[in-house]
Amino acid sequence: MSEDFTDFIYRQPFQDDNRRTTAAGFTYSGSHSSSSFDDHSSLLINNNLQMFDPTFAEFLHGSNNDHTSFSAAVDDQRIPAPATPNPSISSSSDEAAAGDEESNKGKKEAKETLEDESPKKDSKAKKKGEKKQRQPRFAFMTKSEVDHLEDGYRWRKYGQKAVKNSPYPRSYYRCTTQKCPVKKRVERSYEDPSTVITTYEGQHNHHVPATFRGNAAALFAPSMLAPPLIPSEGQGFPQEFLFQMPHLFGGGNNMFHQQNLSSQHQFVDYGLLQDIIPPVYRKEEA
DNA sequence: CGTGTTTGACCCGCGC
DNA sequence: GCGCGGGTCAAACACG
Repeated sequence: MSEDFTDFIYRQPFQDDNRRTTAAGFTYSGSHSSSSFDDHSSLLINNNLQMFDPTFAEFLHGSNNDHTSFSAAVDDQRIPAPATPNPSISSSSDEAAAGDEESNKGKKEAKETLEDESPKKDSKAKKKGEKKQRQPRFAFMTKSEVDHLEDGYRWRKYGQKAVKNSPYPRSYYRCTTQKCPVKKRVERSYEDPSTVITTYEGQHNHHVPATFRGNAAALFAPSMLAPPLIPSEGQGFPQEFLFQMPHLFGGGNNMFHQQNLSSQHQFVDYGLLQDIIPPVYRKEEA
């Protein structure tokens, strides 16, 4: 998947408000560390970060930590950039969940049919015909010493692979909540070992585990975009994007350890939340 | 004992 | 068809 930045797909255009348009295209350059980040790959950040996961209103609310450099990328290769508004949020969510289950099932079935040729041939054949559906992915980079950043959800590591051209391995995590399809990959940029590249795939179909609810906001670290991490075009990277990113996949946010907390932060409760988070969500959190 | 990690094997898609 | 690389599985293991 060399030239495949399709890894980063976002297809849920914000339908209405352009009040905080966050469209920002930029080219991610560098990062040979990951096959997912090829040079010259053009990334598109849409202005349409619809709330996929209301839960994250909690995260955002009152979050005021700044301890991470932060850049993000969402690719929209399949759906042309300033895509047409798509009002259906849930459909995307459903699709994500279903798709993942399918890919997993497909695998298992494939295995089973190897050993036992009986029942599931049909479904397997069917699966074969179907093209494996890629889940929307969302990647961002974080300056961090720890690879696996706390984000409020519980993850189970299910694999680790060496990354080509990089001394750092890539780890594969899956949300431990039952039936939650979300996965994430974590790898360290070999060009800048202080940078961790996290890629989320899918959307959480549940809320943040209760144990995290209390301090989730304190953990969340939208932070300022660190210039070194941001390509020039991305300088005007809208802060809204940072806030909204987590909603993309219900948890694609970044958190740091408490030890890293610093009090300064740039956009806390600037009234942005009100703009970003629909009232219904904020209500829900109460 | 429950939960999470490690790690080699396996599957699959893709390019040659 | 083959080899490669990415992604996943699952048994064994570690840990609280």
